[in-house]
Amino acid sequence: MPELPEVETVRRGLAPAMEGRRILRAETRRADLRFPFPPNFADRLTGVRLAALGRRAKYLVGELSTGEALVMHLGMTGRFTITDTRPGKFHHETRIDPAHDHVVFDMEGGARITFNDPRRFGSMDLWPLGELDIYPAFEGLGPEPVSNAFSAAYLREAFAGKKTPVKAALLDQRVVAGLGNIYVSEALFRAGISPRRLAGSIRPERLERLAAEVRAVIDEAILAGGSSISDFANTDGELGYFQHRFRVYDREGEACPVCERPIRRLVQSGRSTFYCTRCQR
DNA sequence: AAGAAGCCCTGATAGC
DNA sequence: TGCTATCAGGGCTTCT
Repeated sequence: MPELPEVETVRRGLAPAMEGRRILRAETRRADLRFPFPPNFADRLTGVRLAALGRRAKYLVGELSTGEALVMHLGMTGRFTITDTRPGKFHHETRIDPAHDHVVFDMEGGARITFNDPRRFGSMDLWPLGELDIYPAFEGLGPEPVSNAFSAAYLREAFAGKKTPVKAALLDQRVVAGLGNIYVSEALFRAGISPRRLAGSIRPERLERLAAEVRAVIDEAILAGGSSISDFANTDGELGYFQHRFRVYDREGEACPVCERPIRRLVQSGRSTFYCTRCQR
């Protein structure tokens, strides 16, 4: 379930194997993921140097020496694993079904990077580096939650007049880029705000707390991910290090960590929301 | 025009 | 034990 912190963790895991190195070989094992690969995808990557691996919202963005950007999304189940193809190197056993290995990059330096995605909600695309601001998926994206642009003042403006529940508003990537179902539930709990409250009705001082808690939960999750980078790079791409710290997400019926009332689940916009009826108003 | 619902896809799990 | 139904959710499309 990759949200921003997971994608950032993946980025940090891939960077040492990819940055500054050429893609010696690129292979696609089917014609599409969520969308078709762009024309001549593998050819356009072969022999190309990847100068830097960045991130925008939940997208990874590789800056290529050809002037193109390699834009990748993990979808729901996308995973990258790194194996060492050099002779004599140990190859870790993966528990990932190789039937869903859809893309392979052999990097200069000996790293093989394999993208596995059973549900194929992920995507890979190429786009001119200088025109990323008009890349369709990036147009209209809100600020990163861990940036100076994201603040209570910003939320006040973004929420003004909004009649949608705050849960839905925070999931809207045009409002803030990179939050998903899990961290929205967590941030609302930490901020003491009911997920049902209409976005436009929240008082400025409570938005102050909300902005701070969104930032805090993302920061903490990235930090927790950071500690598992070596595991990611060397073994099997296991993520989920942060899940033990969820206070409400997927804890329906369990005791609220603050007041011990049962955590409730409700469905908003077709998605589960977990919250405490006492602590969140 | 904003907001909500439908859809894509497969694997894990619950329920019979 | 083995089948079927349900759920997971990011983001695009379609409906109200």
